[in-house]
Amino acid sequence: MTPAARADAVRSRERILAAASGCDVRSLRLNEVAREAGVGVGTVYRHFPTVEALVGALSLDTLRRLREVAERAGEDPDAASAIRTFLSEALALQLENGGLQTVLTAATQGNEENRALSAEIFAAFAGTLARAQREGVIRSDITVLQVHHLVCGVEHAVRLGSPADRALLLDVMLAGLAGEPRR
Amino acid sequence: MTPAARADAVRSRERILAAASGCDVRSLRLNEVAREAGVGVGTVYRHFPTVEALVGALSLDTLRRLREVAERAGEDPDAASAIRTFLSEALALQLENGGLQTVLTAATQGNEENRALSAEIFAAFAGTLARAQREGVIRSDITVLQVHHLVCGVEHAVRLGSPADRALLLDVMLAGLAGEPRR
Amino acid sequence: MTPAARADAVRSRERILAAASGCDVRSLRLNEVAREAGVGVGTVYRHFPTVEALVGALSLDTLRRLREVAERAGEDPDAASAIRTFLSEALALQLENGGLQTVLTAATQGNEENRALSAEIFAAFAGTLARAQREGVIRSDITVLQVHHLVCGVEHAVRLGSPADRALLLDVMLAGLAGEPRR
Amino acid sequence: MTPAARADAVRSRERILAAASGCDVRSLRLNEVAREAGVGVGTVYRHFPTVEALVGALSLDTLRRLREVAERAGEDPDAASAIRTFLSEALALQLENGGLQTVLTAATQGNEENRALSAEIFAAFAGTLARAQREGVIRSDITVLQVHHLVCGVEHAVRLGSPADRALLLDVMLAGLAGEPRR
DNA sequence: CATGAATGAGCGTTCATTCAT
DNA sequence: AATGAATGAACGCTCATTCAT
Repeated sequence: MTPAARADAVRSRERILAAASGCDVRSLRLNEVAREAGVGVGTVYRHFPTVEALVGALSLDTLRRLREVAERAGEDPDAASAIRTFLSEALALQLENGGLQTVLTAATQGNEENRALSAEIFAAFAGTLARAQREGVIRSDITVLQVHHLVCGVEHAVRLGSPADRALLLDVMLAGLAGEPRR
Repeated sequence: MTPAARADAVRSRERILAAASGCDVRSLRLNEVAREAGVGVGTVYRHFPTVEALVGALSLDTLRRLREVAERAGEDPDAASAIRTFLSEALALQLENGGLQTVLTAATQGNEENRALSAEIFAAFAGTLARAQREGVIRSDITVLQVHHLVCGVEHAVRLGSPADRALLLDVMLAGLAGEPRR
Repeated sequence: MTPAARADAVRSRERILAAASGCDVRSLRLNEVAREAGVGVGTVYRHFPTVEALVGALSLDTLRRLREVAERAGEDPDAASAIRTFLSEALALQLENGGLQTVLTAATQGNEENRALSAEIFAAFAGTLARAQREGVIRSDITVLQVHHLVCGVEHAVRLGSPADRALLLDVMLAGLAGEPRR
Repeated sequence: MTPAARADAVRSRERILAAASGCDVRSLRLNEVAREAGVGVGTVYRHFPTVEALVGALSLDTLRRLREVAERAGEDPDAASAIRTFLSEALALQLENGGLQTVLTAATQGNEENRALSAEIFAAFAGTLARAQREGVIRSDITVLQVHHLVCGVEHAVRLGSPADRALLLDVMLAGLAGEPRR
């Protein structure tokens, strides 16, 4: 109950998160995280009973930022620019945090807070996308989920190449989404 | 070394390949392949010292088909249609054969034949792409490698969703590649 | 060392004992006891350095009751009834308190008080048994320790079946002990 | 398929069984067995996928012998001697093989063969016991299962003391089972 | 060549015990 | 004296790889 006792715990937690964020999120091995963090295995389990809990914690902050972005985009009167801003930021954040893709894609799993955040992000973006589609600046034959998958695809493409490809590949995606499909 | 022994070896090889192609290429367990093939583990290792070798062998046929496609596309006088055909086919083949992405992306590894085929495919497509870019039907600021990565990205996106998304997501990519970048 | 601190310590001790007596004595997990007692693990270790110490403390009360029984049996002029009463009570108490068997059997270990109580119990019962054997109501070829082991055996048998078996199995044992061995 | 290949496997199997029978059957740890047997963990798992499989295998031979005993007892025209022989042998075998108690008691689990053997043993003994009870040489108020539990209890008692106690404690049990209960 | 038994590194997980606060 | 976070040994189990037959 003393804040002093917590100091150590907080430090452990942060070392673990730091170590974990250095690993490939898709193959987190809790023993390895413990080793890297210079911490006992048990400590990792105390803080994060499952891999999902750890991945979730790793993504919490990023999810908050993405929600922020999604909400600000919702307030942008220019629908095209709103879409551009959001997708650009989403891509950047996903590249920064390799676990975000999983967390967003499997949005029904994970802890309460992550699910809530994911839901808010999707909801906000759904609104923006619908608006853009009504205004004809985004092709009307695509769903929110498909756009999300596309962003994940571009993330994948950037990872196959170099970070420097990001702007170009994003631009291709945006151009492909713009306007109506050619018949 | 008798002909009989050889026949046996060939038969083993084929059983292994048949068994492996039934598995998800991205999580090949050699023991399981052996069991499915009705063959000892050692036999699998004799034929394919590494997982990559097996994946490579599994992709040989697909690579040949892709080369065929690339060459035919090279002969299509309509550059736009050539690009469209090739990328569509490449995507379809990659979705069909989950190992193809790796084989093409890590084209400098693998066995002689795979490397040669990959090189031919890339060379043929490079020609077609350059022509399309000269004619202004594909944006000029993108490289062969980046397009390859994009295809892999779309493959990834389709896998996240459903096979039914393929046509749409491909179309987005093609639309995004078309013409010149907006200023 | 203030009286207040002492009061707290006593309270902790009692909460721990209460929690532990609710668990199966043969699979005590100190962490769990601590949790159930609403007390830190460290506190449990302070009061009871080893599991044995805790089991011993848990048995103290039962041991006192068993000593009482042994002494009263010693005063029963009817040797057969004395034996019957004592063994019946001993069995009942052992079934009630799963740790008692260990405490009695390993009577040379444990804390001062437990050892003293065990010694008194064995001494009192030894007197009663000798008397019964002199009077010919209990076979003369069996020792106190063997009888103790038999009681533990019957306890084991009852645990394998149901509590309802207790009377019958006790009766078998008593009948088996009665009189002289058949030649 | 070659007998040669099996030679090693048989040797491993036997080393494992030997090592395991040296351990306390009620706390078999497969890693430890492997260590003791001088064999890789995987080898233990190949031969015995579960602890139960190992315990079962350990008891197979003993079970067969016990069935033999039960059947021969069934053919003994003297019911009292039949009971005496069977229980004496059962006790001896259970002392020899610490896992037998578990295997017999949890007779519905385990592999096919063990269950079949246990069933045969219980069936044969049930016949003998009923006969003895009809003839009035064994008290009529006890069931096969209760007798089995008693044998386990005596096994427990002997283990608490020394092997030398076996004959005496068995005799107490037999005397206790004899005739009719005193009213 | 083929076989599949053997190996052992290594992951996930638990839990008794210690020790900084 | 109390706390509970931290520790790490050890177990269950899997699987890629080797090697005796």
